[in-house]
Amino acid sequence: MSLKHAILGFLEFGPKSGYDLKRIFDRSVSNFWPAQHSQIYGTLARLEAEGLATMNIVPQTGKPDRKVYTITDAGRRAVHDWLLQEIPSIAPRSASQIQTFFLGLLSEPEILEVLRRRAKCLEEGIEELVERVPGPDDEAAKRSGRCAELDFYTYLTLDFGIERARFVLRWVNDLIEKVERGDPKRGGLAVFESRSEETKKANAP
Amino acid sequence: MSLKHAILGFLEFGPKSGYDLKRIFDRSVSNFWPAQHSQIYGTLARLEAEGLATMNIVPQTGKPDRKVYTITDAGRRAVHDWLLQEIPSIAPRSASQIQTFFLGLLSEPEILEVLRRRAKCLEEGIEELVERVPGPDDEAAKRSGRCAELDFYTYLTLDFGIERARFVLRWVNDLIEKVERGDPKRGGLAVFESRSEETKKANAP
DNA sequence: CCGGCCATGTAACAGGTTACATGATTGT
DNA sequence: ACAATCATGTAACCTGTTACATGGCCGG
Repeated sequence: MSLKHAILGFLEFGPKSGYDLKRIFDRSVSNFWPAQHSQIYGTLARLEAEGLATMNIVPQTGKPDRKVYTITDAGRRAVHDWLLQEIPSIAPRSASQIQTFFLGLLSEPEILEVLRRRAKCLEEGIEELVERVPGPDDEAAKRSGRCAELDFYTYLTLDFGIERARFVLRWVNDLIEKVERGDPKRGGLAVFESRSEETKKANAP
Repeated sequence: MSLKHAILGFLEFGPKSGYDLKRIFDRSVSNFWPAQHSQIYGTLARLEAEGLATMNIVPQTGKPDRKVYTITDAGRRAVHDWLLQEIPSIAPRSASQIQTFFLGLLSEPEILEVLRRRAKCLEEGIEELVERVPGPDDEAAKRSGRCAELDFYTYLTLDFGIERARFVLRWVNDLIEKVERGDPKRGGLAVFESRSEETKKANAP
């Protein structure tokens, strides 16, 4: 239920419309919590129904009306409770890990191809992330509508993303070296034991 | 679509039933790709419908019949294609990161409470993971139905899980120190600019 | 004239979680 | 007597993705 709480988190800084929120998500947390506008609008309606936010329509001339949402006390309590919640720091699902697990089914050149591509993607990703961190006196960032002085926790999450990507890149490069040295001795996966005889026979030869 | 391919990956090592697969998932990849039996059975039916596996019923005495699935050539091709696919190495969503982003809404003691709890969870998680890695001559593991000689890529994913958790733990501990030193200067999130006047006013004071 | 910004939504679909449901056998 | 193992499924639900839909205004 993180989208709900992230929206409430942003509403703590002032009333916003769905459109506002979409832009804010894209400019701040889209890195580790992307959100489509379709989802935002739906969630906002639910927040209002649950009494965590109130809505009022702001008519505009020449532009469509805005529906501006304001957080309520109940909403503030909900954010607070969520922030104190224990959330696992490691995601339970990793598509690249499950791919890695089965890499042994490929030939060595194919494995190296996959891993080198991975490394390249990571390098590019890191570059992109680094570009988003404005220096202490970043005029370009100021002009482009971004901001030179980042909030401590905003900077933190950006930094974490970069350092984590670097960590993964190091690991992938180590793995490439291992594969190049011929470390992976091919052998069946060892997860298949203590099964009925028919299946054992089917797995063995 | 990773569950589908993970199942096919396991089927490459021999025909298996849904029940078999559930146990295999729990003992091997549940760490980074958990699967419920409800999902496995459904997916198996779909694999058959798509011609990626064939099913035959194995009657048993005293036990329910087994539906044993065998991978087809089309299935093998599907796994192969999937393994060559480019999969992002960093998950796009991280619940703990989005929580971190809003930590500034809490008081300092609360922030430290959250972070220290996180560190504790990570330490416990690391211990659990380490216990699962059998040493080179691990009799206990052999007796308990696990296996002492791990396949290269099986070991790899386990190792990655541990190293990544250690990396995150180090990062959390660094953050705790920063917070204790009083580094986080409180200031509004800086993501709210270039907005219509009404909203600006609402955010500013 | 066309594309982009403003601003809102709906609907279909895919993937995963939780709970409900059945029923025989085996071990404590 | 009770719980666990074996073995299969269904159904409701939640979250997120993708595509479809509308419509005025402004700049190149």
